[in-house]
Amino acid sequence: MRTNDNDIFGSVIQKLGRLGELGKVEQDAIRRLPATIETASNHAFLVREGMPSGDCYLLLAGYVCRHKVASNGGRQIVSFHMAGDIVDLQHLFFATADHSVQAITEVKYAQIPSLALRRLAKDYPLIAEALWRDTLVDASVFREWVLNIGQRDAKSRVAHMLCEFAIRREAAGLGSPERFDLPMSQEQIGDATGLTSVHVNRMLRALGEDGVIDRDKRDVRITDWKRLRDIGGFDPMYLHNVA
Amino acid sequence: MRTNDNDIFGSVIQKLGRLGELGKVEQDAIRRLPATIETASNHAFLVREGMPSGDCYLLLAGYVCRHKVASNGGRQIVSFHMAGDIVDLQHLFFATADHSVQAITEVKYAQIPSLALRRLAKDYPLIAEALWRDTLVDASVFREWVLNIGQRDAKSRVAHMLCEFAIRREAAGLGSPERFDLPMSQEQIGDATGLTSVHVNRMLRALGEDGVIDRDKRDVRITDWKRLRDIGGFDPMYLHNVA
DNA sequence: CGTAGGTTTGACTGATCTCAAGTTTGGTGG
DNA sequence: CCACCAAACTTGAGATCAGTCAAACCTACG
Repeated sequence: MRTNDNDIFGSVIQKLGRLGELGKVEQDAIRRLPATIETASNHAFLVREGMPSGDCYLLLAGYVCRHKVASNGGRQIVSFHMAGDIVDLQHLFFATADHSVQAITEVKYAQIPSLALRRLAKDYPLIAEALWRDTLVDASVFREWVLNIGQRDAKSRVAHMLCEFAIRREAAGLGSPERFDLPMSQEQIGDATGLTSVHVNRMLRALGEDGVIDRDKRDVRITDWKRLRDIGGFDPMYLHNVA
Repeated sequence: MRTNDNDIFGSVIQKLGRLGELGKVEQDAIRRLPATIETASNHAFLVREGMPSGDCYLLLAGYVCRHKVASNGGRQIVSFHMAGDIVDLQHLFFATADHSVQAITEVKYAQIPSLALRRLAKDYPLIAEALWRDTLVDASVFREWVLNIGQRDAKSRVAHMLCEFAIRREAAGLGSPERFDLPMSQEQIGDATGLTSVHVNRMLRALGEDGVIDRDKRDVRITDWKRLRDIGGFDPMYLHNVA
């Protein structure tokens, strides 16, 4: 599938425009970026831990996760991303990727060489600021995940993860936060929350029995948003209004 | 205690010089930064979660941690910092702090208004790049901590934390990685690793019984570095050679 | 319509927490 | 300089949350 170039840059400009004030000059510069539209199927790697990473990706459709593997073989997902997110800015100034980026559904994305983005950032401070701010929000989410995994019990972790997903999904214009299809498997939720898939399943059931969600496989309906937020200890402040 | 201005900026220039190439022009610009030397006693807050944060801090002596509190009252430390580290760049573009910065020993630091740093970054792309890279390394460490807490058992978590501390300490020129005094209490290690202080104590004892560390209170000697690394699954790649 | 991946559930195990008490230590005031 | 006190460290016993292992079921896709 291929969209015309205006759509690509429209997406980038829209995304960065939410992160900082961009003038006409900056928008024109963005339009001159080299970018190609690509697709990848589920499970495809966009970036591999330990390898050089030379591109950034603006997700246009579908979902990806970022993850690292421990020496004992355990896999830790450190974030999920959806249409509108820029992925791999975290590696912009590094020679080697410290984590992988992998599709968890079919995805469509605009691929932009890191070098071109670095040059753009160097020449246009306002663009640099917007991109930088994006990476800082990313980092804030990592901190919240450290808290989530380190301090909350299993049910709260899963609840928090659902809250974050719902809110970010809505902010990205992907639909209502009250009902959605989860793109990730229970195993992936486990890898993201430091739990086993078996226990994730039990916690989802428990949330159902508590009457805060109604669920059939991956189709989730949040029936008591306030209580889900309470259970997950979810306060969207850490998303800094741009997730 | 007060050092002369050359010392302040010397530290900043040295730190940023390790993160990116700075020319004479950039170094002169840094010397024009408004900065004051301050001290704070143990437990003092430099930044409070939920409050506006208007300054960045270059640590000159002592240690601080950054932490968030969960709604259940649990406290999660998300990083430790030592002399040479720049703290609170993570809030550079945010109106509200999403985490606190607190001294865990007496500290001496250079305080620089965020606004001045933002202006400097805007005017000098090379400085922006160095600062940005610093925040990206920070984020990489957060990801590793997510992995540490999410995937490793208690003994590995503590071992990993010791490895990171030893390596960063050495990289900062604070002394040998084989022997050092831990600045943090076992409770703080617990808050950082998602364990209770009781269990941290047991794991430290276990590491002693394994013969990989030799320890008396906070005085730690690493007697088998390779095995400690193995137990902690520690690979310093995530520090990207600049910790 | 067979198969693989994902989901669901049960029984059992074990790592880590909780609670509790005792010990050590560093700082402070008399 | 010493005595006291609060904070930190240490250790034990019992409780519990989450993991492991195992099996059944479902369903989308080839």
